[in-house]
Amino acid sequence: MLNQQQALGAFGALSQETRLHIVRMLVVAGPEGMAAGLIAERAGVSASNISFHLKELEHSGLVFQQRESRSIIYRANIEVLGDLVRFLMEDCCAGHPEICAPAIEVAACCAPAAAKA
Amino acid sequence: MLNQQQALGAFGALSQETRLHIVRMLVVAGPEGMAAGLIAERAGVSASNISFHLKELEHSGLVFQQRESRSIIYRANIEVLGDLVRFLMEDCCAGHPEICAPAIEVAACCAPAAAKA
DNA sequence: TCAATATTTCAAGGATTATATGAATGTTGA
DNA sequence: TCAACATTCATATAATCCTTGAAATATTGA
Repeated sequence: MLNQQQALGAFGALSQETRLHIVRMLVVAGPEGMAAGLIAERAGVSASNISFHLKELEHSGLVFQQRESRSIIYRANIEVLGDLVRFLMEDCCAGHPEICAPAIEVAACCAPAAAKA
Repeated sequence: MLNQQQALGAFGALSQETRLHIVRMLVVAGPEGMAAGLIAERAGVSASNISFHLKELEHSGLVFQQRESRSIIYRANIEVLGDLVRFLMEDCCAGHPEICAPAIEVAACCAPAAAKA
């Protein structure tokens, strides 16, 4: 679980164009992740700049890295992303979740299984 | 749906202690909402300061207001909160949602119905 | 209409924070 | 040892962001 300081850090990290773009790319990339160089290329920024932003994201827990040969692969931390959303939405609607229907679809974005069920 | 600029604004709004606190309180309050004065009292800040932060949140679309007699009632905009999460998580895991299991539980925070189903 | 309640607006001060750049450095593998 | 891939660091720029208090606005009841 996330405490308030961590949530504030995470939201702050997501409030910057390049970083939001990175996280969204890594969410799509999934477990394969992306090398720092590829991220920089796709984001259209310099190597040192992407490194700066990746460090910010890593510091906030939203992504993590792993060296693979010459490249450093970055991946989105799905657990933390989920925790962040829960931190924001917990105990919503004072125990009357039916009211939160619009938010329930949240899961549908990446969970056809849940949507079908 | 949300565009990138709106998402950046929303995440920025959420990256401040008082504002994050406000949104979380309003999520719990649900459709009843809370009067500005009560929000200020609970957050422990001045009237003019809460007004400043409420305006920021309203500007970002995360909350909306409605006058009710002498009070101005604020409510969380659940649709926008859902859109924000979808903006972040869409197309996750490159079409292999089973990998995103930890994020799927996101819905469970306020949707027993969805969790059961 | 006057006073009380509830909230917003405005001006101003103060502190610091965030981002981009380029050169230098570190690590890995051929 | 060289080339590829990334990070670190110093520097410069620019830009907010938040808080406060006084005054203004809107609503209601006496």
